[in-house]
Amino acid sequence: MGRRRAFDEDEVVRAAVELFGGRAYDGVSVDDLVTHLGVHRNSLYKTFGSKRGLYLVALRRHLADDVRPLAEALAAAKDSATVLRLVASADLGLLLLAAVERASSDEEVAAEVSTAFASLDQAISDALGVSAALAAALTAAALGLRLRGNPDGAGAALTQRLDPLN
Amino acid sequence: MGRRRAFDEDEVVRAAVELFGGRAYDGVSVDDLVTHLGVHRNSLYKTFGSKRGLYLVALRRHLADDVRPLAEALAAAKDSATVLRLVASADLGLLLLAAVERASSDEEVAAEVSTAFASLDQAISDALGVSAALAAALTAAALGLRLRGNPDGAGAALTQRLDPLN
DNA sequence: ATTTTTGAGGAACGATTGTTCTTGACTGAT
DNA sequence: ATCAGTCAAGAACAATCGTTCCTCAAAAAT
Repeated sequence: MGRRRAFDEDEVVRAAVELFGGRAYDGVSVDDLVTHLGVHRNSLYKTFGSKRGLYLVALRRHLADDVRPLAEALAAAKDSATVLRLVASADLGLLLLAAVERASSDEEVAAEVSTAFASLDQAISDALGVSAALAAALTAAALGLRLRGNPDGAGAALTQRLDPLN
Repeated sequence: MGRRRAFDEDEVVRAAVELFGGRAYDGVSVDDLVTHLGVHRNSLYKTFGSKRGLYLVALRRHLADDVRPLAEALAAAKDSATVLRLVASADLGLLLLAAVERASSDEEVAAEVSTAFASLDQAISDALGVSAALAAALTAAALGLRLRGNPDGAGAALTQRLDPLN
């Protein structure tokens, strides 16, 4: 009943993840989304309700597609070097941006970000057998390194002091 | 020659640091600035040229007022615990936000952020006598902790593994 | 006292923001 | 073949964006 969609919703959401992961929420206009996602304004609003609605869907997809696999990979980590390497090589642009610039003014975003961090902490804590506090510190350190663009040798210098952890 | 200003430029810039340090650049409108800074639009543009001009002045003031004192305090640090405590207690909202959401699209901002990080690295490296790489890692870790809102015990858990550094 | 310079005040600019409306084409069901 | 429901296309919405203009008051310089 009715006409079929001419766009792939999954592709659209993935493209939105890329856009929102590259610049601030207010820096991405609906025009940008329409242009880069290849979806008409009307369809966008029909499907996602609003710009914020699309953002939330994109954020959740980012967590499902990028953060959860990272957590699963972390579960097999044996040392902090592996942890930092895995986090550093993961695509976490949207999560980082959401944490810094959206969480403070959108509590739904804040909740998603918080549980995402918690899942990373848990994975690290389980994998390395360390306290929750140290796991949170490792997540924080890895995010900080990512934020700074992974300066040469910084990760190695840190893990050299940290391993072995037991 | 001419009428005197009715506003204190320093106060205005400090207030701008607070505003820009609290939410994203595009989230702060000129109307917001006019309202919270107590300066008329006209004077704002006469004095700073543009919104971006005011932002750059605010960023540089933030670096001079908040980041440089932090670097000086770090110079007296004897262990990584002190480093993390100092960085965690410093007001670095604007620097963090600038690094995450402005540096990628404004190379002048990127340059300021880069030298600011470098000065912190240098201070830590000098104070603790560690390599530049490890100093960068410590700065990154401290920023990551700040980003996560300093989870209970995370800083302590990290420094417990790091100190002594020599 | 007059001139000249500058800031304050506020309206207004065009452009862009997020969102909605109208129209028509397409397609599955009757 | 007709109907009903969904989508695409694009114009258009009010609101807000950053910015500028015009006018007048204030104060330093002549």
